[in-house]
Amino acid sequence: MALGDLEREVMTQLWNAGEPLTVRQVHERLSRDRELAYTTVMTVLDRLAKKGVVTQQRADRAYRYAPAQSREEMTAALMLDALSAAPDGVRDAALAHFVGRIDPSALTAAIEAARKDPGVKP
Amino acid sequence: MALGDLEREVMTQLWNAGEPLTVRQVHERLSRDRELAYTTVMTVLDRLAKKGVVTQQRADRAYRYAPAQSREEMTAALMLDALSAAPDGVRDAALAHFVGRIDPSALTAAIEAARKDPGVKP
DNA sequence: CCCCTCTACGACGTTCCGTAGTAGATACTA
DNA sequence: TAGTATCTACTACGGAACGTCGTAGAGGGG
Repeated sequence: MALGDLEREVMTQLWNAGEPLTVRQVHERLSRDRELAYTTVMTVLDRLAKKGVVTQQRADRAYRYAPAQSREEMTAALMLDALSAAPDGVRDAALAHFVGRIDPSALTAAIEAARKDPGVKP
Repeated sequence: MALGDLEREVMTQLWNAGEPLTVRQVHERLSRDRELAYTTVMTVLDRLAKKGVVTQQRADRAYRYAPAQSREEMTAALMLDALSAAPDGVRDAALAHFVGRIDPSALTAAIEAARKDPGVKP
């Protein structure tokens, strides 16, 4: 699911917060950098919820919004999407191109980490 | 560079052809599955050229269109884009998630292939 | 001279996204 | 209880991307 610029900024706030935030809280955090109407943030969070990338839970009067996935998971899912867009015969070569372009030590570290942590299961 | 559905179909034809194609040729190939105006294909190829994902060379009266990158390269680039959209601290974890989700044997094969072929140079 | 083939350019409808306003419900407060 | 603050719900609008074509015009072939 591709996100727009503002949507990405909002997600960043939610990820950084580490806990569910209200519209007001997101709005406050974004307002440190830019000027933005409260309802704009509300609309964006609502759209993100409809896309399924954030979840909303009611608490008191207000909704609290939390990312549906961690940033790592979403990033990995996007990479997977890009890879699986290629037809079968191309995937192996594409993967080879990919690993050829990333830092080898980062790759081995990632393999090690993935081996130790028994994988994600979505 | 994200492509639309029809743009992707056109690219698939160009990649499959293995040689530069004219608008007419692309139109013919697409017309096997769907009905589409000649000018529609022309517009799409033109937009792809303006985006830089295909190149156009004149031959006789007509342009011939060829992909600017192989399908593997473009796929790998898209994966790279997804990865680098994450901030520094998250990339390693995202990479670990990614490798945790692909077939390990495909990964080792890709590493092997990338090691043998001294990388791509974009 | 007429027709066929191409490109160039413009156009229209849809969808997505950034941006926001208004209405209505609820809750706090004087 | 009436007024004010807080939230959500719904609507809207402009711009960009894309799918989809049509028309105009240039140039070659009969």
